[in-house]
Amino acid sequence: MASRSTQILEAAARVIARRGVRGLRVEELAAEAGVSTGLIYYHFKDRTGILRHTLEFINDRAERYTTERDPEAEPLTAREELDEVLLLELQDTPEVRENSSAWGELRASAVFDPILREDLARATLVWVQEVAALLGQVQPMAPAATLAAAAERLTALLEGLSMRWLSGGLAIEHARALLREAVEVELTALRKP
Amino acid sequence: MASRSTQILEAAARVIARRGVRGLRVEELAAEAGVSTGLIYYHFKDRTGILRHTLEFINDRAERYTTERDPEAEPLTAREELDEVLLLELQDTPEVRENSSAWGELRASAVFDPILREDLARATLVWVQEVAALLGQVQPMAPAATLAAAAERLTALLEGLSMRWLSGGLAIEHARALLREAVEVELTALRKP
DNA sequence: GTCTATATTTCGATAGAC
DNA sequence: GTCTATCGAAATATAGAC
Repeated sequence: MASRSTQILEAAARVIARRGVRGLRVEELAAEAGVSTGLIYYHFKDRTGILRHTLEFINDRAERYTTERDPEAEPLTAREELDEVLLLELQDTPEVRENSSAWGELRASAVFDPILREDLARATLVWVQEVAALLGQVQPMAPAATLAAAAERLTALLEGLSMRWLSGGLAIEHARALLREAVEVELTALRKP
Repeated sequence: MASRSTQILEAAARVIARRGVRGLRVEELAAEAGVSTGLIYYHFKDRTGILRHTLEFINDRAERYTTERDPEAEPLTAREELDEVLLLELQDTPEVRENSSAWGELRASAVFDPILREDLARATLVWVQEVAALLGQVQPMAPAATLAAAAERLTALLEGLSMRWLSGGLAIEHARALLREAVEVELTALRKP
C-alpha cells in the first residue's frame, strides 16, 4: 500500500517542513526517503513535479486528519466541530507542524509560481466552504454571503496566525486563544447584523 | 541622496517582489540595480546580509507610506486612521505590491532562517502596538489586553489576506471588503464584552 | 523500477585591476 | 568604490547498467 511514490511524498513533506520549499534538495529528499535521486526523477519528472505532487499529498492528508473521527466517540455539535476543524491546524505535533509549515511554504511559493496557484486556490475554496457550512449550522439564519465572508476571514486569520507561530513570533497557546476568540466574535456578529 | 546602497536595496525589493526571496539571484539583483555583483558583496557582505538589510528597508518604507500624510489635509479621526493603516497594505500599486510580497516572503523565510526571525518579530510587534493604540483611541474603555488581542488578530488577518491576494486566489477588492468588515466586527466586540 | 556514476548548470563568492 | 573575470561549490538532471 505504501507505494514508492507515497513513501517519497511523505519524505518530501518532512523535508519541506524542515527546510522549506526553497531548502528542498533532491539529494536530501532521496536520503530522507531512503531511495536514489534517479528514482525520484523517474517518478516525478523534475523538481516542480515533486512540489506539485507534494502539495496534493499534504492536502489530502490534512483533509483526513481534519475530517476523520473516532466512530466510538460522541458525535460533535456543529459548534464543537467548527472549533475542532480550525484549532486542529494549530497544534504542536510533528504531523500538524509538518502540514502547516509545508502549506505555508507552498502558499508563499505560489506567489511566484503560477503552476502551484491553481491547486492551491481549489484546495482553499474547499476548505472555506467547509467552514462556511459549519458556521451555517451554528447560525442557520445568517445569509450565505455573510457566512462565506466569515469563513474566509477565519481561514485567512488561521493562516496568518500559523505563519506567526511557525516563524517564532507567537506562542501556540496564544495563537489558539486568539483564534477561539475570533470564532466567538464572528459568531456573535452573525447573530444580529 | 539616493546612495548606492539605497539603489541596491530598492532593486532588491523589486526583485524579491518579482521572484521571491528564494528567487533572488545576486546576479539578477546586480542587473536590476545596474551595478556589478562585486559591488553588492562590497556593500553587503553576503546574500543573507542583502536579505537582512532589505527587510529593514522594506520596513522603513512601509512605515513611511503608512504614517506620512499630506500636512494640508484634514487630520483623520482615529477610526479613519485605523482603516487607513490597515487598508494601505491592500492596494494594487507597484510599491505596495512590492512591499507586501517581500514581507510575505520574508515571513515565510523566517520559518527556516533564525537570522531573520528577530528582526521580523520586532517589526511585527511595533506594528501590532500601533494598531492596538488606534483601537484604543476608538474604544477608550476597552482593557489593554483585549485591545492587544484584537490588534493581533487584525494584523494577522491582514497578512493572511495579503498572501491569498498575492497568490492569486482572492481579488484585491474582496480582500479589502473582508478586512473592513473585520475591523467593524472587532470594534463591535470591543464595545461590550 | 531502481541504483550508480557523471554530465551540466547555476550561483554565491572572491581576487585583483582601475 | 566599482568593475571584470573567474573560481569552486552546490544542486539539478541524465545515462546506462542491473
